[in-house]
Amino acid sequence: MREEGYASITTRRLGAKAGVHPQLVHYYFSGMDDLFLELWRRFTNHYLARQAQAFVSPNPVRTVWEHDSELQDASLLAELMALAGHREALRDEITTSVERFRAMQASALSPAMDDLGLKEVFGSPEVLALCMVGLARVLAVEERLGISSGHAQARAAMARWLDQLESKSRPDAKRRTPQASKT
Amino acid sequence: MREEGYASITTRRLGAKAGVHPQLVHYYFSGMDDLFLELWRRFTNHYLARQAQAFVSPNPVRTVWEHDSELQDASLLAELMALAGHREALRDEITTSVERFRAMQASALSPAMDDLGLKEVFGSPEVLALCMVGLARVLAVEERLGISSGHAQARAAMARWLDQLESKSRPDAKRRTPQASKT
DNA sequence: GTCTATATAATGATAGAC
DNA sequence: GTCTATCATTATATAGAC
Repeated sequence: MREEGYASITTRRLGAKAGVHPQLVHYYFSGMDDLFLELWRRFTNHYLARQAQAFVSPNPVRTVWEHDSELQDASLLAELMALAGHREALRDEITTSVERFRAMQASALSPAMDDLGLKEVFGSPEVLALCMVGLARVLAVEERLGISSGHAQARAAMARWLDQLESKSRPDAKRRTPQASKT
Repeated sequence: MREEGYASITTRRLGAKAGVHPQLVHYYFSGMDDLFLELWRRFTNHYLARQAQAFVSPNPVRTVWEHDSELQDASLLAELMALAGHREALRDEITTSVERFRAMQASALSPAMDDLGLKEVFGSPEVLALCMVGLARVLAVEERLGISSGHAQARAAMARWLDQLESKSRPDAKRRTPQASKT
C-alpha cells in the first residue's frame, strides 16, 4: 500500500507477497473491509502506545513532531485516509481514532503552550498538532513521489525552531540531537 | 473521485455519470492513464492561472493560503497524489508541476519574507509555502471524512495571524475580510 | 491451515454497425 | 459520435478435498 496505493491491495497480491494462495486471505479475514480494519487497528495501537511518550518527554513538541514525521507511516496514513473515503466501515473507525489521537497529542502539548509562549500564535494545542501533522504529511507524501522542493529547508527550519523552543524552556541545557538515547 | 476515491473511477461509472455508454470513454481518451493525465492538466492549468494573482496581491501570504484552502480541490489533490503513487505517467507529470507550482508560490511569497519578519522563523519562502499547503490539506482531507478536532480553531488562528501580518505591513490600513473585492 | 476448483461480478479494452 | 456486442483479465468470495 505504501508503494502502490490502496487500490493495488488485492487478495491475489497479498497471497503472492505472503507466499500462499489468495484464498487464504478469506480464511483469516471475513473480507477486504475486515482486512483494512485490522490493518488500521494495528496501526493505531502502535501509535497510541508510541504517543504516550510525548507525555513524559522533556519537550513534547519535539516528540510529537518526530512521531508525525516517521516517513513510511505518514504516507501510509495518507493512503488509509484516502481509502476511508469510500469504505464506510473504515471511515467510522478512522474518524474516532484520529479524534482520540489528536486529543491525546493536544493534552501532551498543552503545558508547553503557556511555558513557551506558543499560545499567542497557535491559540490551542490542537492547532499546533494540526500544523505539525500537516507539514509532516506533505513532506511524506511528496517524498514518496520524488518531490523535494523546499523539503530539506523545511526540516532544517523545524529543527531550528525546536532547538529554539528548547533553549527557551531550559536556557542552560544543551541542544538535544534528533535521535533519542537508545535505552 | 472527490467523493469515493480514485479507485472508484471506472469507465462504466464515468459513462453513467455522463449519461453515455462507457465505451465512449475510450473514444475520447486513449486509456485510463490518459484520462487521469487530462484531469491533472485541467487541474494545474486552472491553478497556475489562479496562482498568478498572488503576485499582484497586497498580501501574498493570504492569497496563497486562500488558494491552498479551496476545500474540494485540496482533497482532490490529495487523491491525485495518492493515485500518482502507482501510475507512472501521472507521477512524472505531477512531480514536475508540483515543483513548478511551489517555485511560483515561493517567488510570490519572497518579498513578504523580509518585510514581515517571516525569514527568522521559516527561513525561505518555500518553507512557508509547505507549511500552509500542509495545514490546508490536512484540514481538507479530514473534513471530507467528518473529522473536525481543532479545525475551527486552526482556521481562526490562521485568520488572526494573517491579520497580524497585514497590520505589520500597513499599520494604518484596516483588516481585510477573507473575501476579496469583486472587481 | 492450506490447497484445488469454481462461482460471480466488475474491470479496461476493441471491433464494427449505424 | 454514439451505439451493440464481445473479449480477456482480474476481482472478491465460497465449497470442499486433504
